[in-house]
Amino acid sequence: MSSVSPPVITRFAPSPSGHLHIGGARTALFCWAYAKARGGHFLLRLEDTDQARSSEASAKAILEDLAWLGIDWDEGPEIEFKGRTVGGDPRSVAPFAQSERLDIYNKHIDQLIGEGKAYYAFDTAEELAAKRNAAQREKKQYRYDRAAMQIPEAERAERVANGEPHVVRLRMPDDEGVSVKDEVLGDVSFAPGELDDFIIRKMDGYPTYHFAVVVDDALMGVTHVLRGQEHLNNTPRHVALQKALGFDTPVYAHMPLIFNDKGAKMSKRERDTTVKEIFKRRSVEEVYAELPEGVIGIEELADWAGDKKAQLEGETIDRLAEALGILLPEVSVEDFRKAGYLPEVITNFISLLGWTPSKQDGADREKFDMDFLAKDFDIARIGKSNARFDRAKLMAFNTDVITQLPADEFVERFAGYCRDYEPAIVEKLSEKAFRVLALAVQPQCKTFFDAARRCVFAVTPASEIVYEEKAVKKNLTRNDAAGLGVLRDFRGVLADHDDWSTEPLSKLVADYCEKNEIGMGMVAQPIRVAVTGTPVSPPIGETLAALGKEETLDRIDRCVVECQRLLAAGV
RNA sequence: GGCCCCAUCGUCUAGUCAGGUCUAGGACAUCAGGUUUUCAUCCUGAAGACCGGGGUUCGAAUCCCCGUGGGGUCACCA
Repeated sequence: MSSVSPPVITRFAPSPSGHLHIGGARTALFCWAYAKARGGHFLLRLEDTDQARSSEASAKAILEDLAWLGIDWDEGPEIEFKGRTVGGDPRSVAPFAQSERLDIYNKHIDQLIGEGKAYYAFDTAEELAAKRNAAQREKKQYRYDRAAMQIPEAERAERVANGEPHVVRLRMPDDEGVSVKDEVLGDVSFAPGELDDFIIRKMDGYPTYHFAVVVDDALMGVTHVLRGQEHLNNTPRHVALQKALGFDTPVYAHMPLIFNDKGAKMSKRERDTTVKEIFKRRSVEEVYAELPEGVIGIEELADWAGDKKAQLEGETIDRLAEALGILLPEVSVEDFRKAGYLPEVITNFISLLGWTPSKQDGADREKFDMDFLAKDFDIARIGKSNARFDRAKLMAFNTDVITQLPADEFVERFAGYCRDYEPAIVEKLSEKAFRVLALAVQPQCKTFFDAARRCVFAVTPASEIVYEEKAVKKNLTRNDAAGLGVLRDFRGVLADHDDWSTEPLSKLVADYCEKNEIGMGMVAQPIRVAVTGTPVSPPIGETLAALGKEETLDRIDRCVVECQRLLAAGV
């Protein structure tokens, strides 16, 4: 019994293809929290052994997504994010990108081959696919038939020496099952013969995921592997590899999956299929005709629409959905960020998917921050069953937090959001007007996106205001144009008023109502419709204050003209 | 289909390991009232679950078995 247990090292090892998936974010969060709770380190590694799919841009995006969420890694690639540096190599285990570790993998592979625990194989992908299909047709389980082992060893070595393309396979023991000890699920055993001689080095010379992950975890001193349950069936392979290489087996903890509302694993593909559903009702030509130039070519659109498995690039699918007015389900961290959620709410919410915090004085708790998570997280409280991602609950959490943000903080963070996603709002408004509007909108909004929507009226040019017919009728032209009468009368009051700040303006409306013995709605609504075109806006004082006197009067005049036009037309 | 995992309100879950205090608690959603110059909030209340069947036991949401249902995975992707 060792009295000194090694420090906990957890790791998150995304493959840099696309943005960070929300499920990946939760995995990272739990790894981070566990390391923190145990006084250890959280390490980040890039699994970029798929040359075709990996990209630098994606690696950068994923790192930023994590940093944005506040999931900082103690070890791994260094980046600057909002003035802080994340990453580093305090234990000298770099490099952290697998593509830079090829020599290391090859050294271990040579060792396995030398020991007869791995062997070269020359089957082509086509040959293997044919065998796999044949097995499937006969309803048999496909396993690699060790065809390569029929070739004399000396000949295999010679063919490799001659530069013939080949892979390397691990030779699985024939009569040993593998038992996996899992901290969440308990012991899981796999019978001998379940696993075949899987590939550990691809023809391009890169290791497969299974091999790289085992070597790196061992060499980087990873003690605890927390990952999604979809990896459970991979674990016996990894354990077999550890045995062959003489490595210790880390502690495994497989976490339940995150489901979408259809009850299947949440995936990036959902966004694709959501848009694709439109073709059940409409033809490719119809849809194409509706698209602005440059979104997608007709041929590409047709190919994609006609192929169930085809997937569009992330950017293209976003633009397509926007053009068609389709709301996409958020799947990646970037989606949620763009949708205006707070990072601290996202981490709070996803931590509740498959995990529960300890109780406080016997009571349940579900609102907490990263500091709490860093203290309270424990593998013992990870659940076993899959969790559905409920966006309504996320939205409710976000509403709670965003409406309670201190005023200055809200203004600053909302401005940051606008700079990234709604630049017109920060650019066209004065700092003062932005603040007035932002704070007016704060108690009403659920997300920054929602807040931004409530602000756009102020930066829409007066000439582009669209008057909602229903709202105009209800509040202005109906009942012998009573609302219009009030509006014209009140315009005179406004014209004589000079202090264009919130309080005096609200009071002006209130006093007018009292004097004329009418309800607030009778005055505020006609004005609201006049200056925004819609029956919804921030409280009337703030709405007018944000617009300024000149703009307010101009918009009222335009609306009066519009109403007269409608009345004359008998609408 | 083979293998593997899972199973408490519509959803996330507490309770399950150490069976009784559970006429099963909380949160989100829903519904009904109320507050509010619009929208959104906010307040009060209501309804709502132990997948089925066998065991074990004085006693089972909790332990065991079978069934059913759901999911994951079966690549030179990770």
